[in-house]
Amino acid sequence: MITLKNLAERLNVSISTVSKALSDSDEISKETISRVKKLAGELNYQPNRVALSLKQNKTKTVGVIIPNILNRFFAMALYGIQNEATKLGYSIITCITNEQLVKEQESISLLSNGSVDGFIIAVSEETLLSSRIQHLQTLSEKRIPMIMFDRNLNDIECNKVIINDFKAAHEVTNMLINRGKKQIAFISTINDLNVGALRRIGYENAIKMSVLPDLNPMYLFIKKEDDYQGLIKNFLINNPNIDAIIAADNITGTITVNVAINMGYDIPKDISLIGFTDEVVSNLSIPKLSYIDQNAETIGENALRLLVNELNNKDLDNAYSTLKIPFTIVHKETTRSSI
Amino acid sequence: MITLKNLAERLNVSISTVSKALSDSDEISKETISRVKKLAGELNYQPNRVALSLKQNKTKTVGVIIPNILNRFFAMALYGIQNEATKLGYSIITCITNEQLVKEQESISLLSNGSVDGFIIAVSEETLLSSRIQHLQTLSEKRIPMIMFDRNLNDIECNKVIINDFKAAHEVTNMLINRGKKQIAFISTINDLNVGALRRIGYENAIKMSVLPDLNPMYLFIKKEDDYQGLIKNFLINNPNIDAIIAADNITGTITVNVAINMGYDIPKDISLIGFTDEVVSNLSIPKLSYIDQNAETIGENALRLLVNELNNKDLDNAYSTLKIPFTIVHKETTRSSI
DNA sequence: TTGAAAGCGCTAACAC
DNA sequence: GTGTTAGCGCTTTCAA
Repeated sequence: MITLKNLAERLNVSISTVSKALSDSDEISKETISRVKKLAGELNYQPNRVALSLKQNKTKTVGVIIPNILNRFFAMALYGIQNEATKLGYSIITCITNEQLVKEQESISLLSNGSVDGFIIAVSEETLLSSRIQHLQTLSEKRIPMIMFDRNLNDIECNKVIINDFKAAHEVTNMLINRGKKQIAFISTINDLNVGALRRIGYENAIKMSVLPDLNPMYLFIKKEDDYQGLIKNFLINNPNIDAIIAADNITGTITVNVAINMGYDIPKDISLIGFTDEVVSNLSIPKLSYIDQNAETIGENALRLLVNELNNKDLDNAYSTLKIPFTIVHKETTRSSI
Repeated sequence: MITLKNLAERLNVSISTVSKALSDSDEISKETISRVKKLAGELNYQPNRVALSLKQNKTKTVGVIIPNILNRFFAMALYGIQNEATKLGYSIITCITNEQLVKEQESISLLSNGSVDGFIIAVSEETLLSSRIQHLQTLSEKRIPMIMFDRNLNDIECNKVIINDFKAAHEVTNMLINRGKKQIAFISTINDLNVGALRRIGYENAIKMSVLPDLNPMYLFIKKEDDYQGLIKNFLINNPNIDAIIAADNITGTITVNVAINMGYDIPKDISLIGFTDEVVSNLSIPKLSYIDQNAETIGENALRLLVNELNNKDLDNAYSTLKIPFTIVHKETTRSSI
């Protein structure tokens, strides 16, 4: 790598002159500035990032901690974070915790050695379940800028970016009720997560608040290691009166369409379906699954933007807030409105 | 952050004494060592990463450039890279190029300012198609350690990690031939990529080398923006004699199962299917899709390991090599062997 | 208009 | 056994 020192030697000027010239200081003569810039351009000089970080005591790097990169929601959020970071001149160091508390603790500890200026975190499932949040509380106490997204811990004070999961589930449930559905079931593999619980409660709440007297909630909770197809099939067999299903996670909606079709159901005539997923997954079933788009990319962008904002105003003692990103209900083929 | 200077002041010793004590130098007395370590432990001292990087002229950070994080192959490879990096004490900075040449160039340029010690790259589709590889050649010429994986550029000299795509396609095609399939079709959305082409050629080659006289290749090439379901449906209608299909990419296998089922085919009795994908996607169709597992995580791990190896032996002038990671054929329900 | 010097946090050669 | 010093690449204050 070419350094200021190299340039200074070649030009027979001092290092500080070169430094000032490159930043268009008016202490330096026009002529020197152009000489310096010319050579810097020719040699493709780039200021050493590490030296700058040390000098300015900020790395312009953000630590991003996510539970699972195979989950499309987090993958898209990461993409949003990354894009926005590039725009604002930041780099990101990503750590994937694989839903494990230990890895989350290690990642944060690892990056707390001056590697990053702040964190964007979606906590792991194990963290949520165990409520062992000392590592996050420490960050908060040290006033290290941090944004939590999607999975929210009420006990941690920091800025947050989420979607209104309660409202989303509530809204689609109401929509199904308004379309005359009598037995709306709720399938979830993420009931342990707070987002999963919020979706369930939104669903429950809409059912209970309905003016129709005979509506009752009906659930199928699936564990990660279970046989999804088998459980869903049994569920449908045991509950032949189901006429609508809300899938709380990324993939059970698709699997449910496949299972129902395989069992001979006419979708959406017999059963309407909607999931929390995205366009690509929607195309993986026939008929195509309707879905609630969580706008993951937007969530990521906003998380990064909020963090950078916090970094730039570290001295100001602003109150923390929670940003709710709007969701979008996308009607494909499993909730045709004519039915 | 707590620094050596802080510790030194509190202990009334010099900075270098603290530094040496923390690294168990035998220049320092046992007693001093334990005093220093005690305080360092209490205050949770962590050596400043940035200062270390500057001093040692290496960042222990790797730049990872991948085309698309929503592609499960790259997501899993990234996970493998990340895991192995953590084990070896490295961090990774990830850049997602979204298959765009410009973003790839920018990412590399951005990280070439001393941010990383080396690169792991899967080049973008646009780079492959345009053959504009100056940015990679520059890295190579500057002797910046770099590993290419999955998508291979023959013109770039560096260490590479790939799977034997030719052999994988060749092998499954032969398997289908041996099972008596007469009309094996090949569906691909990635014919533009070299991995896609290798899979196609492996398929072609197996067909042509077959001792059976009446075998002929048959293709459906789909573009990203096309209507997958519609094209596949037409393809099946127009070619009613197809009795086996190889899908070259991640998702068309699943879509093909769904389309065929929807058209009334009995799978795998009427048509055997196999794709290049993974366990989770396999579960998204009924019957479950058989697949060629590319062992993406292993690819990632090996890429990282090779890179670190190269970094540690930068002085030695080793020849470049290409590591081929074994693939695994996983028989699920769409290639039942009894048929 | 230019240069010298200090300092960010750390290591290591050298001095005491 | 401990301390002083230089230097990694850079910015910035102060001196010339």
